[in-house]
Amino acid sequence: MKKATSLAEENYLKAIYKLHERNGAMVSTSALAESLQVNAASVTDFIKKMAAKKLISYEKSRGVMLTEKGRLIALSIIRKHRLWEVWLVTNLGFKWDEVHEIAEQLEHVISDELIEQLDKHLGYPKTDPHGDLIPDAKGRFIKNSSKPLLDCAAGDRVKFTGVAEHSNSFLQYLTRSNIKLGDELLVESIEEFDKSFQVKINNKERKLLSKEVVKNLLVMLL
Amino acid sequence: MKKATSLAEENYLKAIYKLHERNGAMVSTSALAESLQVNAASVTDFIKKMAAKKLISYEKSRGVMLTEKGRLIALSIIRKHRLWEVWLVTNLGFKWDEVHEIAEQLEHVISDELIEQLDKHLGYPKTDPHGDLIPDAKGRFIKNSSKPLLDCAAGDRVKFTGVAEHSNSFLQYLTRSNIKLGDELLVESIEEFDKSFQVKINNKERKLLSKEVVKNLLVMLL
DNA sequence: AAAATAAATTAGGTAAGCCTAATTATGTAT
DNA sequence: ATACATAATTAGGCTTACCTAATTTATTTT
Ligand SMILES: [Mn+2]
Ligand SMILES: [Mn+2]
Ligand SMILES: [Mn+2]
Ligand SMILES: [Mn+2]
Repeated sequence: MKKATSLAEENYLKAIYKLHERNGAMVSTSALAESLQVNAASVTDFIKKMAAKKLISYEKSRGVMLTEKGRLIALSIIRKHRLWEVWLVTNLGFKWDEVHEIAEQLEHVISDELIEQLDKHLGYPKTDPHGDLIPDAKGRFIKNSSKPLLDCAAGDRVKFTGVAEHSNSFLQYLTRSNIKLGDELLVESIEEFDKSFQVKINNKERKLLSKEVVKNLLVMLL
Repeated sequence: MKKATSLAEENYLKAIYKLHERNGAMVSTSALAESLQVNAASVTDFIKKMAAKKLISYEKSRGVMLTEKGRLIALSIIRKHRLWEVWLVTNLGFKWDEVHEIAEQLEHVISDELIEQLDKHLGYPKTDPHGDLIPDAKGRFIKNSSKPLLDCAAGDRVKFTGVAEHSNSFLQYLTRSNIKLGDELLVESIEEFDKSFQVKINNKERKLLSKEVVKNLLVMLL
């Protein structure tokens, strides 16, 4: 069982997948360089080699896209990352803002049996601790209908299902504000001037959330 | 938090530790080359760099020894390896002959909090699935008094506590023979000619074990 | 002790994955 | 259409961790 994909390749594939997911279309050299914290010249070099391996398609000076082969590898890394995050939170007692760095390492461990057993051990979770969907072993996941709370109207009753921003400072802000995944939010009013939202959480506490916050809270209508 | 020790350095340190443990004294270039499956010339190169970093002491043409610094790193890798093996067997349902390769990867994941939480989660195990001792966070472990079954005499009643040989074929032989860690073995007789042992397992089954087998079964007198 | 053998080192290279500096291509403003 | 700014690529290097072939050192055998 030899290693077909290097650590660097796995990280490039994952970065390309995520940049494509957020911005659509082709991924630019500079976006990749920024995301991977690597010099743009190094990226140009590397993507040429990846294109030769048919992991991505590359149009000179225009950017890259994942091939089906590359997309499946990216999804398997993302699957591993998210399953490990679930394990770290539910079995080892880590907080949702403490697991990403560790999962960044664990996601590269190679063993199909391991990841299958882990999935089973966790009870086949559909989402990770941040509400992100976990693809199945074949790279498929059920897209859900969550959207930013910002897009909701006064009077909407929704469930908090995920975050659009994964920074520790945002996750910690939510923890301090006692807003947890699965909470029910009622939009009581929206301030026209600054788009801040007055919400009621789980029919109990009232909270004022800034536009910056509601933009990054993903919710589903109840 | 930067990475002080590379993957290759970790593997060299672990190999040196294990070779020293088995053979005592200094570890030769060729022994390391064989153990790590790399060319001897590469080893010579690498150990010079490790010596410059004070991870080992190196006497040209005579061999290497771990410094205290290197020993502690080696022990921390071994600790991680064995804790992960315990987890794979007790939580994920792997067999004792299926965990080593996966643990070889997991042992390099860097996070003190992770390994302490894992240790806690597992209930602070003292031994791994092969009976090997798990060092504590400071690199200490309680040496036990196990010895090869070969060194026992007829009439001895012992407990099977570990294996001196970790190959999958030996582990699988024991599984097929229904001999498990913790089993009680009674030495009924020893054949003078070939040193084969007639043993009674858990006061039930009788088995004939070859010298090659009893040499590699570690036991404690009851 | 000399010769033969085995082990270790040195010398010179390679591939992966990065870098900086220089050059070229692309997109925007005038 | 030209000039300017930004993005991308090319050229030339570096480090890590390997390699093979040649040489030197250590250990055995005769
Ligand atoms: Mn994450
Ligand atoms: Mn996540
Ligand atoms: Mn092992
Ligand atoms: Mn073990």
